[in-house]
Amino acid sequence: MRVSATGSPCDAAGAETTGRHRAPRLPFPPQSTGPQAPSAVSPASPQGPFVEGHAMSRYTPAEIEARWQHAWTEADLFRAERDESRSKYYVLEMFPYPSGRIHIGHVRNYTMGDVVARYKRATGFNVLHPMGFDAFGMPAENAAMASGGHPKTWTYDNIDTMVEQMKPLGLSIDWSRMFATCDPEYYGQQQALFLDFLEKGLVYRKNAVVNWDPVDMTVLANEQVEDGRGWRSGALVERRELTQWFFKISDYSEELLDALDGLDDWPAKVKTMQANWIGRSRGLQFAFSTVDAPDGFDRIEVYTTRPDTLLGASFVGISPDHPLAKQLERDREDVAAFCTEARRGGTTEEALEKAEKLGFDTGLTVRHPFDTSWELPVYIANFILMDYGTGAIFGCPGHDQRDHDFCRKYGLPIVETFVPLEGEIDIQAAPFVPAKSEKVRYTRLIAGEEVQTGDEAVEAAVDLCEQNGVGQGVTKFRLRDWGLSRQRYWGCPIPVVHCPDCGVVPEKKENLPVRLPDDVSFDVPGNPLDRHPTWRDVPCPACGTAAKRETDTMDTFVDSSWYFARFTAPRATTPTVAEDVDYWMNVDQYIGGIEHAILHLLYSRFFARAMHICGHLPEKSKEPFNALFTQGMVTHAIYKTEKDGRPVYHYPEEVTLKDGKGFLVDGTEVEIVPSAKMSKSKNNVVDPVAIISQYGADTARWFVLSDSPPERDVEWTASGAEAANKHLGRVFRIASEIAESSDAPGEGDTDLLREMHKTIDEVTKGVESFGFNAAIARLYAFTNTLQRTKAGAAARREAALALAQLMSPMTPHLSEEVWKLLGGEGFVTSAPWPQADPAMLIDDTVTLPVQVNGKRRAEIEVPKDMPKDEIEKIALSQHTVQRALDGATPKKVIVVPGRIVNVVV
RNA sequence: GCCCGAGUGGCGGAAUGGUAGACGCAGGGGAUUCAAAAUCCCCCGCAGCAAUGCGUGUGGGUUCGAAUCCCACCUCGGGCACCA
Repeated sequence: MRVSATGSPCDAAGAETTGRHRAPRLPFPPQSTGPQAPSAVSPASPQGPFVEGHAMSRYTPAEIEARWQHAWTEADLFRAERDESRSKYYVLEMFPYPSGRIHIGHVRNYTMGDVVARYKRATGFNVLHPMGFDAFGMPAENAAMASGGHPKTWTYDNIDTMVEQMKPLGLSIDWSRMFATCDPEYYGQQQALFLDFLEKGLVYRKNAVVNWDPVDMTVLANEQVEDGRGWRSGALVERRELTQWFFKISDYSEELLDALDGLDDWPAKVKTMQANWIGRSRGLQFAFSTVDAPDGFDRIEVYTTRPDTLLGASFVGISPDHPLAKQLERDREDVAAFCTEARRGGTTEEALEKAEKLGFDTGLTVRHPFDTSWELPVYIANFILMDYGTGAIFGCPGHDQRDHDFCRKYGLPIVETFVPLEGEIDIQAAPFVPAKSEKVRYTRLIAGEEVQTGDEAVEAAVDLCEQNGVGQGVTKFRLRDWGLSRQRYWGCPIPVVHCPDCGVVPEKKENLPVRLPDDVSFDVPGNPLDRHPTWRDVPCPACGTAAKRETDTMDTFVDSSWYFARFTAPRATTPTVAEDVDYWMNVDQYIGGIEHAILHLLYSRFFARAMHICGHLPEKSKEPFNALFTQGMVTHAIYKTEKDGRPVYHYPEEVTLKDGKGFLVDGTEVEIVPSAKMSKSKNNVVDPVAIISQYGADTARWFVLSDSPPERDVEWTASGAEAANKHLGRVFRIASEIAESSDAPGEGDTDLLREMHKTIDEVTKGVESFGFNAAIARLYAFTNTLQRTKAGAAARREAALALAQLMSPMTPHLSEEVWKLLGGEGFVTSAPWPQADPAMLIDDTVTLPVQVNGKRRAEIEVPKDMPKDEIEKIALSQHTVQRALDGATPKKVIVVPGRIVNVVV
């Protein structure tokens, strides 16, 4: 039994330890009737008259859904227990941030995961499908600042609300495993991991730049910097250095890059993005010797990926944070003024790239390594980051846009070192920047052939430089170490103490968790932990001297980098338990937004390796996610009018649509902006709770899966939801009719069953490949067939049972109801997935289109194994083909068996 | 600015080298009904009476054949290391 002093979300989520779940709270009154109890809505009621029977068998999702959810909970169907005798399947959706209300995007994300979970359960796997909350982070502090509450109260209240909103969806989640990352039981284990990493040398401290608001005297997140100014104070933001904690992810650059090749079930685009992010480059590191520079600066180390363009160098640039710049800054006011100016603005790469490129001529020069009489000026430039390479570059304006702009601006010479094999270029007008794999002609050649590719020339230049002692070929990575320090309250405290005698001392593991203090206030900007004496001032764990706790907390990416492992043993008193991670890991299917393609997934891959080194994960879990699926967003039109030149946004329910135009109640026409990202400020957020109470969870689930391919954004439309609801009603009606019909024989039983097997085949393939929209289209078509068929009752019943099963991952409540109506055994949720009979999938004849020069002119139906020459004869004999030929003799006839015939003239 | 995607009827989309528009929405017509709701049936890319022609963001290319592959461009979306 967990003891929580904080009102853990798990208590609110019905995670009782007795094995019984509380009945879910629903927007409609739950029924106490179990599935076995006679239902009040049974169409097979003895009264029997058709009219009354139909009236009573109307599709009533509110009643059906509450009843089945209750039944599943009673039967405890979704609890995951380790069972070595069965194959496991771990499906996980990226856990939500507790923003306050669930979003239709969440519904889509969790429904997809639920389809996979329910399908895998039906195919015999022991499924783990958990849910939790990514609960630390800035919004809770912002809310506290805005309305005076406490981040903890705000967060746990939100979690309660969201769980209450999620439960009516009927997700097959093991709620007993739920946790929030702000539970001390969770973050305490995270602190244990931190200490283990520290011991293994995976954590260290160094200086790094942050966004500093000089008015509020506080560190700002990137999103709190708008156009280079602090969001609250409006002050110009500065880049300031602080000592911060880092994870040594860069030690794993090469491994994280190379291991991408093994991730066969990850989207190629995600792997490409990660590969580019890690950014392996081959280049030359060398030094320019300086002329008349201050003492100790007789060399400037430079790294370049284009040593082949060394003879096109025009200047040397150094970062404003380069030691030489800092040295010059001390003595020279003009340098200090420039550096201060250059440190203005945010820290993002985007801000740096978009900012005006500024340089300052230091007056110093360096000698060119290949011609010591050639001197290059040294500039301090605002676009050079100390974190990259050596913090110094040489500029080659002939083959780099940024350097070209810079040289034009400061009147520096521009020369080319290579030219295209064909055609003219004007190097003064624009730089020549071909792909490195392209062959070019070198005019100022360092090494290699006159005509060679950039890649070849780089290698040749590196070799030559190495031979002449000019520098060394090095492989570098773009990936920087992961800075995890945050100067904020609502995060996991970093469990170390700063002692005046011992330095940095790790907290003892038996003292974990280092809990966040509750008595804090947010009326002053900055980190309340910094000004909390009783929490901050502690004796050193090593020597007992008066010392201070680290007041930085951890980046929330740390929280989300191992939660998937914690779900395998969520209440353990160690971060993980060997038997549980051995059995449940890896995540077989991970599902989430493409916006997490790089950071979250890369950090998790690093964390898995680090946890493995510390013995918390097995070798096989170094890559923790076997398969990844990235789903699109749910969008909705924005309805906009203008008042006094300002946009006014209207809620969808205020707008009446007519002929593609929207109108307010008073008749004003509104502007419709289609497919916009849902955003509270634009009033276009669709509330799933309203949809569920209007149409039921199955309708919401069916709709978010239909129409759009899951990886693409989907537009929420009210008519779409209505259509989904109508369809489910139709399925229910058809099933009711079949349940009532007498056992009379009919016609076309085989045709119906053939269709059934094809549907089983296609829906199964669709579900397995995330082709949910295509699977649903097939189910629509099969429903049409079932409605129109004249087949006998037994065949129709068999087909309807299959339909219920095939729909059950998407619409589990309706499927249970139909299953029971037709006399299916037990829960459809627990029934084994239907198998398609291969013999029923093959047709005897095929329809072939006949083209003449690629244009379709006829269609022929032939036996499926007819020889090519016979097909050719039939095709040519078609009168439309003859007419298209117009007397010409075919040059060639292409017959692709089972596909097409193309006559070429 | 850099990296990664996506663009197909009025709308969401299907087809990943082989009949473009499956399935659904909206729209039109009809049946049922005293009437309506609900339900059922039919039509539905554009132009044309038709034959036929045109048509998958734009412009080129490869191929017997391209929405699909290649090149260039345009537009929209995601990420850019302190939003999660």
